[in-house]
Amino acid sequence: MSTIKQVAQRAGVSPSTVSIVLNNRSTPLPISQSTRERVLKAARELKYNPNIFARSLRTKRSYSIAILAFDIVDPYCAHTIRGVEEVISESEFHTLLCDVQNNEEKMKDYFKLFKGNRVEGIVVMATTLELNRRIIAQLHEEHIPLVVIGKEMPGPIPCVVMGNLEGSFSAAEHLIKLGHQRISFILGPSQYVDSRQREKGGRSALRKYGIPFDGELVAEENTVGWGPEAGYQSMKKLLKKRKKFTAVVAFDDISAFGAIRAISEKGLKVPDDISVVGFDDLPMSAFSNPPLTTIHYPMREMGRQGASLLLKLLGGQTIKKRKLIAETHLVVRKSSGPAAM
Amino acid sequence: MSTIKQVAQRAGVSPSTVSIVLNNRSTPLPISQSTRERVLKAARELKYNPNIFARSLRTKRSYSIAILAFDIVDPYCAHTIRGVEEVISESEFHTLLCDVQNNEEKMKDYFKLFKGNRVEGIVVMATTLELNRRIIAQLHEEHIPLVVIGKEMPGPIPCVVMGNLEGSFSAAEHLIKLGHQRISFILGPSQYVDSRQREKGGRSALRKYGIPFDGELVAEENTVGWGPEAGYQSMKKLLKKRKKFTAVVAFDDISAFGAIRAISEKGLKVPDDISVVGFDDLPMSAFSNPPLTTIHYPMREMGRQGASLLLKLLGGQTIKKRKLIAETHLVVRKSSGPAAM
DNA sequence: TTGATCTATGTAAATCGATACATAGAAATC
DNA sequence: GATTTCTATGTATCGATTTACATAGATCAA
Repeated sequence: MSTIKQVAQRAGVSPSTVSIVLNNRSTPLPISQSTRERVLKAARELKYNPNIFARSLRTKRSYSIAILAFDIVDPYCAHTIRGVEEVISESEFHTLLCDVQNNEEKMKDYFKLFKGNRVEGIVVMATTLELNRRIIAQLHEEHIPLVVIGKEMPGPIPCVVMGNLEGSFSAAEHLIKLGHQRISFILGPSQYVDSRQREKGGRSALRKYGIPFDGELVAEENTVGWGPEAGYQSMKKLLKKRKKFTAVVAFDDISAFGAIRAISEKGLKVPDDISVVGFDDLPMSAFSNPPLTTIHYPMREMGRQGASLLLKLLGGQTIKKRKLIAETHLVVRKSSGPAAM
Repeated sequence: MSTIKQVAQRAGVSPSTVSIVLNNRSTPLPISQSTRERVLKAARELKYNPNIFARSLRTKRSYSIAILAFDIVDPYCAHTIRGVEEVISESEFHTLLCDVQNNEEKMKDYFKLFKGNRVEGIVVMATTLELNRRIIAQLHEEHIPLVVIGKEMPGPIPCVVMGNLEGSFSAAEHLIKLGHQRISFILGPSQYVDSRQREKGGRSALRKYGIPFDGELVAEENTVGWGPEAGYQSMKKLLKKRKKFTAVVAFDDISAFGAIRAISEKGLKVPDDISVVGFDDLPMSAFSNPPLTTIHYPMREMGRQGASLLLKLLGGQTIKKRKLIAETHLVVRKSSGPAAM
């Protein structure tokens, strides 16, 4: 590795000059074109790369942005990270990926890192953990620039969320347009905003098309919690009621899979007897049996928007909108079809 | 942020002393117990954390290990990373997660980073990319300590691979023990070592139980490449032959899903008519319809072993075995059952 | 012509914070 | 008083950046 001194020597100038040229600084001191070129040539020849430790020590900048991911094994998380990295890598910053692994200890370790000025900003992927909320509040109080992805934040904390309302609206609308009139709903845990918003979106689609909302067709008790098992149990209950319906809007893809299993066990077919629409568009949903019609969760896009927002904040730009909403879209596959007569 | 000077002042000693105490150095210079305690107390009170930039500048160490991941969105990759991080985080090093995104440009960027002494070692997750091979060779030539995970490496390059042979052996054995005698195989692309090893493992299980190998029951042309489509087409061909079989060993879970789809379309049932065993144990395989019996790919364990190996290398320990083999295990779910009569 | 004043272009030296090496001073021992 | 033995410190250093100053030549008023 060559140093700035070596470059200076080779170019026949002082280290100061090299620094000025390579950083394109010019504010109070003009450097002649010929000197500039000599320096650049020398740097090229020596394959000079500044020592980041020395630079950061002096400038008190780290040129890095942390991505606080709750669990990189989670596909939501991974895709969001992808989006964030795409944007950051085009800037002068680089990313420091911090995988919290849904683990309080790890979170605290990273917290120290953040307070130690080792990063200039943070993109936080929201979780439902209470811890998460506290940490975000603390970081914000310490005036560390941050953007939260995936959760509506109180006050002035910038965030990027997803259009649950529009998403579930178009899920229900899709079924209605296929001729379904009796549509059941499997709701998620009611303590989550997402659940409530998705329910609202579905209802408003029914309203728009003049279809009465039938409480009998809603499975909302989430006694079994969240996951495929919840979808399975919910669908079993719905089927037991012997109240006819030809389609179901599931809270998410995972619960949709559970529901499909319950439907199959009952000897019914998807989509011939019952159409199923999920929400999230997990990678596996394209390969499930049958491939799942679902609402695409724009994770990557949210990552991108979050990163851009943070870069603007770091750049000192004034932000008009501190809450961004990323758009979803419907992905039609094989689990939905025309309503049976 | 407080500096070493402030700590020194508060403790009434020199910065040198503080450095010595906090780093637990003692080689040529004993520090009295009382001084030691005063320093530690002062550091605690000031919440002192060494400036890593200053430290690294001076020591010429980065205390970081890169994880070169070809694609964090890929579950293999994500789980392996998890394993690596678990081990590294217990050491004095921290990880720098480099997501290559299967992209040559990114790879080159990171390559620069590595040559710039910014990391002390690398855990490389192998891909099938030719680029990958070149990069690894170059890094090794530059004497950057590295360990490759997921691919047998030539020469002295340390690596961790998975037991394909034992895995596919136990997949076939599982079926045989369920009473299956006519077992078909869907092979992966023959240019991959994994494919060939898995084939070999399956054959040796047949041999052990005295079951003749029937070439008619093997789908090996991979004209449709890799993925669920390949599994689907392969199974269609096998079924067309009208040669009876009651079970199939798929190259991996993805091809197993394709095979299951072909079986369903034919009006047959899994596992009643045909048992299916996959390989990899993808996260989705537990939720597929039916849940898939498969061989668990020990990604996390491989990550752990790789990281430990690298740490040993960095610690200057002499390594006896430079090739580690991580063990697989059978996961029995619903896609396999007793052979139909 | 002269020396004063600008311009344009560079550079010397201090600095960031921690560590490494050689050395210093005090107490204890003989 | 000389010599060990303990214990701690002074100072240079890592490599880049920054600030205040330096120099050479041009310009210009007297």
